[in-house]
Amino acid sequence: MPTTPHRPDRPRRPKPAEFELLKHLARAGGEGRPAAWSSMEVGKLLGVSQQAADRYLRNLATEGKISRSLGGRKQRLELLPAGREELRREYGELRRLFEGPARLAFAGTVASGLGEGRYYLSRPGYLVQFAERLGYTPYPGTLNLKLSASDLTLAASTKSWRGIRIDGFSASGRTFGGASCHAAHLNGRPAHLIMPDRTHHTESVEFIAPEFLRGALGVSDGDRVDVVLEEAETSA
Amino acid sequence: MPTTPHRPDRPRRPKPAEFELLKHLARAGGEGRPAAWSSMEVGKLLGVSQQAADRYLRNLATEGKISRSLGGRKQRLELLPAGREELRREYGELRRLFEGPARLAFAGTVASGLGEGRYYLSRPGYLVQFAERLGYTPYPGTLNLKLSASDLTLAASTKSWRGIRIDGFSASGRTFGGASCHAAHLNGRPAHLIMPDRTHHTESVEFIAPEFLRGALGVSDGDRVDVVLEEAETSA
DNA sequence: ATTACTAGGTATCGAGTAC
DNA sequence: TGTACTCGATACCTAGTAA
Repeated sequence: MPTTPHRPDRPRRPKPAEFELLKHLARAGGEGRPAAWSSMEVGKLLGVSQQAADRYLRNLATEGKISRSLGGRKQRLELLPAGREELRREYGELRRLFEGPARLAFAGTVASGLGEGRYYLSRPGYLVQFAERLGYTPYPGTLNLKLSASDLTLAASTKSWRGIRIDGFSASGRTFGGASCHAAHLNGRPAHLIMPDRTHHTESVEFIAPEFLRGALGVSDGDRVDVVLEEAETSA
Repeated sequence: MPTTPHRPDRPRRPKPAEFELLKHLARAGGEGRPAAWSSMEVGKLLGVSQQAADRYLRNLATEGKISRSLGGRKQRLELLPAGREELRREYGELRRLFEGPARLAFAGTVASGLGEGRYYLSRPGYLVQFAERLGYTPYPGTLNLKLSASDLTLAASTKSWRGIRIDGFSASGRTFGGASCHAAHLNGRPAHLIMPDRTHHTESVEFIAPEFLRGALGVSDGDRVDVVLEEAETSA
């Protein structure tokens, strides 16, 4: 029986050169503006041959980290969210290493959601995960806080935090997306910020807690709530 | 004539697994406190075999990025400055990507140094580098600014910046350490902050400029000077 | 128990070249 | 021009095992 060395099993860690390529794309293609580089140019950029560069490009494309349009003379290369996520994860890990867990503070005003929160929160696929990873079953409804543009950017930086993972799943013929939760204090009261993996281009953020937050905080639409977010310290 | 594929020439980019190992060591061995891991454990940590882990350890050790003492049952592993530098460089690059070039502002009070600055600045080994990389020959003396503890921490964060490298060298039987320079404005006047690779556990920072700074700024011991540091934008 | 060598396999490179 | 295939050579992995 032959030996079975090497198992290219798990998510495959990107090669240094591929990671480098992602960084180059992030620098060159600041959101929506694709770079126009031939595989030859990419090769020179990375210090590898045209063939290797081409292989990298194809691999990254099939992994959904970049998009390529091979139309004209030079292919258009664009960093996709999955690729940016790859960079952000590494960034978060290193930042945590050098700067320690981050803390964030801002304020928002209570807003009415579309009632979607209640529906999503009651899905069993989410409920079991909340119970297990947050340690409680959330009140079936989210508190919606509307944020200023700058505070929204601030909140978005939690994307590079580790967070508590809530995995997506499929049930009754449709898919429910994943999210990351972050420990939060709303006017000093413990809660969790929920950051869905797929952003809705919204101007507000949502929180869950074991209790009915509007009641516990004594707030209603338009009231101001102070938010403090703290990154989990777990490093492994 | 056989082909000559593969040239493992340049500084060798670290493998993902090796980089991961450096991160683990940075987390585990917070300065001076070595980790005690067998190659078997390291392998499990990285998801590779004991043999591969061992190879990584030996490579990193010969590159001076980690130190190993193979004394007892488990080897003691410690991250060396070169290894930390490796991590810091990657961190700086990613931070620049996500946050843009950093800017820093603080204030200090003029203090008298020990006259060492004048001695070091007059070493030819440094002078040629200053002339070439800073574009001027500094006035033979440094301006010493005493900082508060918090401002000192702030200034220390330039360690993750790119900076202008001044390399160490040996001359007349002793060694002179390297440093990184960062563009600065002192009360609006251009200068460079010098951050020696080897910290002196000092409570002040030093600046150089083409001109005699005390004179040009019209300051003397105890006067306050405002400092603005700006990270170089060069990304490649 | 460790670390580290050897053997034999896979992964991945660059050159040549088809398209 | 470009991208992407084949192929020979090398880098690198794991298993077995010596030290």
